[in-house]
Amino acid sequence: MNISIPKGTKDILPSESYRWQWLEERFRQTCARYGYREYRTPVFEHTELFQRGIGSTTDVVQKEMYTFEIAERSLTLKPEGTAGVVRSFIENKLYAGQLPAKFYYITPCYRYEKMQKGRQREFHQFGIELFGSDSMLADAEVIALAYDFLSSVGVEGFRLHINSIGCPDCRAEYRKALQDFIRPNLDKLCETSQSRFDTNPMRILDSKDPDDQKYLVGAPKITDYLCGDCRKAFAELQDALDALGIPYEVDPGIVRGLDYYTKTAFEFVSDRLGAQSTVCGGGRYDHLVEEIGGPEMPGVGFGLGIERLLLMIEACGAEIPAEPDCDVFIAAMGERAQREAAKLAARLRSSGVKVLTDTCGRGLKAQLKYADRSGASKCLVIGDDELDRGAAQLRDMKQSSQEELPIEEALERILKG
RNA sequence: GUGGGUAUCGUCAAGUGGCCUAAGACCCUGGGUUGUGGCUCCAGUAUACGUGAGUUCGAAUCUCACUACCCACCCCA
Repeated sequence: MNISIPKGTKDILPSESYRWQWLEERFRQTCARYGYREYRTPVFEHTELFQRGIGSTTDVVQKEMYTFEIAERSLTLKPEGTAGVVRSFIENKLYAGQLPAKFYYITPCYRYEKMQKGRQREFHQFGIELFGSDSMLADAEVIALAYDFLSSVGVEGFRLHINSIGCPDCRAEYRKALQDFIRPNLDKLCETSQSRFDTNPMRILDSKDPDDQKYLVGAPKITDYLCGDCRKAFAELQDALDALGIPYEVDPGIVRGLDYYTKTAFEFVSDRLGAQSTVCGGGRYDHLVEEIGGPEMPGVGFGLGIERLLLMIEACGAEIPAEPDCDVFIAAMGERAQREAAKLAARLRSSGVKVLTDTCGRGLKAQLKYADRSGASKCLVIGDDELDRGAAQLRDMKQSSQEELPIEEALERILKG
């Protein structure tokens, strides 16, 4: 047995796939109610798309992408969902259509990382994107949709954190101020923090190194450096969330690791998820479409980790309905009966009944046992004896009662439930 | 890349140097009067001590290495 599943991936077994289907259905319904339509893009794209979109200095692009060369092209498995949608949105000129344009997606994503609880190399995301609105009403709707969806699947113990990371203008100001603040102690920070000083000083604030944190106390906050526009926008977002009755906390610590974000950044975090506590992260990206070669076009969206959502559901004991059992099992004794059973099963199925039959040629006892484990509420037993009489035994598995009926009548009973 | 933990049948799990050619439970299969499940009883099945060295008269039990998995840092969904 050397052939095992690659590290960082997981099989979704039949025993759990129903939960996935249920969540997907829930997500689709929520999106539909907000007018978002499904977008399906390829699982791989030109590597350059991600380099330009996500940012070539980000960890994701620098060391986590599944990149391969084929026919002299460099391709990469999507590490997140937004870039592909943006690419296609531009390529198909959907920006020329009705705006705002609203999409959702359900997709696997790939990042070469060390495995951990809530973190895999192949993982799955629900996500939405809204293009063409620079109003905070859009940000509020995106957040509301996520909030709505999370609530609808019964999870609790999650909190919404919001922040504004400003536009390129105020970010530049802030960046300078931050560098000035850090510079005196730069040599005392940890290596990674030092390496980020020039490329992405804002991420230094994220450092978990306790020593680093000592030197970061009293560091300037982005919220103090927002330009008039961004400041106003952030206030508007909060007003909109207040109006919707969605609770949130302003958390200046949120710095999205993907470069394309501007202004709004938000996260839904859970306190029962362990280290990987972010179940949903998103924000505004006002220049991404342009960056990838499209027109000036603001956007806002989020990505939501399905595996993490499932962990969260499990952690707080939220119920996902059980997969429906089969309606009826047809047990057959003897060759003639077996053939008849198959025919009857086909008839019932064509009427939408979920029917199981024996496919092993096992004894009656074993067939009933199998029926029981399959959760069948009714069992139709036919043998050559019954066949001769044109009858069948209809057994109610719940009440252990049984009666002999003409076959047609038995079928009718089953159809009636 | 850096730490820590774990590794016994399909699954869970006893066992801490000789009674272990490894308990038990679950699962699975068959049976308890010729054709009736869930409970119960009986039986059956299995080349289970991660791999490789070492210590020892003797190792699942001790040592080392390796591997795999898990958890944490980092980063993120």
